[in-house]
Amino acid sequence: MLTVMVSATAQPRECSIARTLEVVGEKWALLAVREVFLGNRRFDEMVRKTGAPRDTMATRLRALVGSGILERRPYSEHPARFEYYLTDAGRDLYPVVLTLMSWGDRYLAGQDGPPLRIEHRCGHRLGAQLVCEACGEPVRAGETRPVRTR
Amino acid sequence: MLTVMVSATAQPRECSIARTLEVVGEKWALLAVREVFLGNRRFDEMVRKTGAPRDTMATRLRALVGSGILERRPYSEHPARFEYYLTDAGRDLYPVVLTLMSWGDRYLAGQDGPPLRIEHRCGHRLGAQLVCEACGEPVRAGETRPVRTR
DNA sequence: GTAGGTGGGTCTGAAATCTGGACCCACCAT
DNA sequence: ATGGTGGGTCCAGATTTCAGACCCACCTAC
Repeated sequence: MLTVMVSATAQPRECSIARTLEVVGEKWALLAVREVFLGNRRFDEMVRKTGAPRDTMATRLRALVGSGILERRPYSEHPARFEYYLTDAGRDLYPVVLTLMSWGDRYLAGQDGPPLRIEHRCGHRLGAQLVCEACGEPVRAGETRPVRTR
Repeated sequence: MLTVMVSATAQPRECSIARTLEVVGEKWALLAVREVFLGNRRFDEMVRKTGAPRDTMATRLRALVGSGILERRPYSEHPARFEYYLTDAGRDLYPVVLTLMSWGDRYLAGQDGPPLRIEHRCGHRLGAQLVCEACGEPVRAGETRPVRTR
């Protein structure tokens, strides 16, 4: 007889994209991060500006603090009040946030254009472009190649 | 008496980030897109390589097709079989995928380094960097400023 | 021909999560 | 004492997720 039941056809890829999404791959988490980038560090403000349920926001913030993206700092005792700051890791999510925004600006802007404009210190409207660190050329999908490492 | 109940304290920001996340802001959606970027265009393959429940993957693929990110093309009738291709809009998600990967590579790589390497056509390992389209300078979080448009 | 495999799903029921709304508590100002 | 702010928690119901089984049309090997 000896019919072997392997069944393990699933082999999820080990992948930095998947790992990152485990941490910030949820709407409210990323919108919370957006708010902190925009300078809104407080719970109520984040709830108002994102539209997230208070409960969900509380949970997300805890998770973001737990994974080292935000830091919760008291700005008053009596009564105890807190603000959320980006850690270095958090600040490094800026490219993610910007590329998301960039895509939305291009494909989902209403008839009256992108709702939020961001200005670079050079004085121009910030249009984010991805370049190869090595050669400085803009990166296009067709010009890259995945290399199996293991 | 006449106590007015406004209650409308919530004013979710109109924002391209939020809009984009409505469309691709979910783990399996983005992982499906990743697979297509890696050249895996078929349902079963995507299920295997992402680990998503078949059901969920089917739902996500329908949504992605619906929002114009993927295109479902038959590659065989009798039996009917389909492949998913990126549209132009889908290809433009490459920067999003790359910046997510980049962040994960930096902050979530195990002791044996990033699990997947991507090579640029220039021959070097692709490290994606965000630059300002106008001045070409790398974009850092502190050097930008949101401008209210309305 | 029949057993098994592939491709692209759907169905099912239990478990987890999300959601809006109410509630809470400490403090401050009027 | 009344009301507002800030930062939450609690609840119950709705929605999603998930794993696993199932399905159907086809193909190939035996």
